[in-house]
Amino acid sequence: VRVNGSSKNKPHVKRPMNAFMVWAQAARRKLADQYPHLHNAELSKTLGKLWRLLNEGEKRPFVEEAERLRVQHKKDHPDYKYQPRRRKSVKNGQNEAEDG
Amino acid sequence: EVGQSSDSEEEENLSTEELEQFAKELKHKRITLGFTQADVGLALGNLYGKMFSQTTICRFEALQLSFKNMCKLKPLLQRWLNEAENTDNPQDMYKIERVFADSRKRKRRTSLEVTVRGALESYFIKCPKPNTQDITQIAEDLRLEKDVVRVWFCNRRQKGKRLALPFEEEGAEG
DNA sequence: TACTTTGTTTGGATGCTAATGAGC
DNA sequence: CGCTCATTAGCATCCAAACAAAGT
Repeated sequence: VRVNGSSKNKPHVKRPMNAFMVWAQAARRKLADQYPHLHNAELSKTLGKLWRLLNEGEKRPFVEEAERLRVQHKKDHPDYKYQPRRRKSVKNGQNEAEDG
Repeated sequence: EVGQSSDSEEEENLSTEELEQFAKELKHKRITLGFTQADVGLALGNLYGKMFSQTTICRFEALQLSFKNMCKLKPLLQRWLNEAENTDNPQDMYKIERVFADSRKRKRRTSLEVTVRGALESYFIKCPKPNTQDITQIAEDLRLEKDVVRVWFCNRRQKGKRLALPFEEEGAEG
């Protein structure tokens, strides 16, 4: 993301964590503790599978926590607007006819 | 008034290659400067009082407009590009959008509800070419602007002809 | 920066058709 | 003013990218 390096520039507000991220943050620590040798990318795969095994009831507390974070985030940053920027020109979206 | 160059003429004799190159340049620089297609469309409203939708900017970049249309829009976008590149705070252009947001001239596109469309279709079946009085009546019944109804019938008739045209499409593919 | 996950939000692409303009 | 014909142009919608955490 390119933004002016001016002092006027905002320090970049991050997105609030969603339910999965909230849950994964703690779960990742435990998992990393048990398997210190594993790469985080591998842990992510496991976390993804574990997350899917959870019941809706088991997920609920994290969903609610994520909601709390969202509300708080909104209070902390009233003017925040998530603005993902394209990194490279969109070549093939749904149907793109590009002649080179 | 910047007036640093007198290149504000409308060049109609553009080549397809020039357009392609400009479209790519526009897209690349737009993204580099951190603007979206919607931003550009809005910004054109600031510069010319004529806004464009994200759709149109998208189609320009993808060269999906008619050649004539591309040539017409190019100078506008060229100027926007110059402005954007010469501005130290690109974010400023961002905010200006709201100031001149009303500078649209084209009528906002009406979205007819499904039920309303069905009703119009029914009227069309009965009478494809209603009078001015008929149109007025229909407009009242459906709570629509008279002009919207009038244009709808025009477009509807046009659609009918377009569908009736490809009659003899020889099966060349086999 | 990439790698890796899920969930959320946004940017961009597109079908259908509303709106506009020229010529009568 | 309104019609036809040709053309311009955008709403509504959907898909895919971006990005939150973490550490190498």
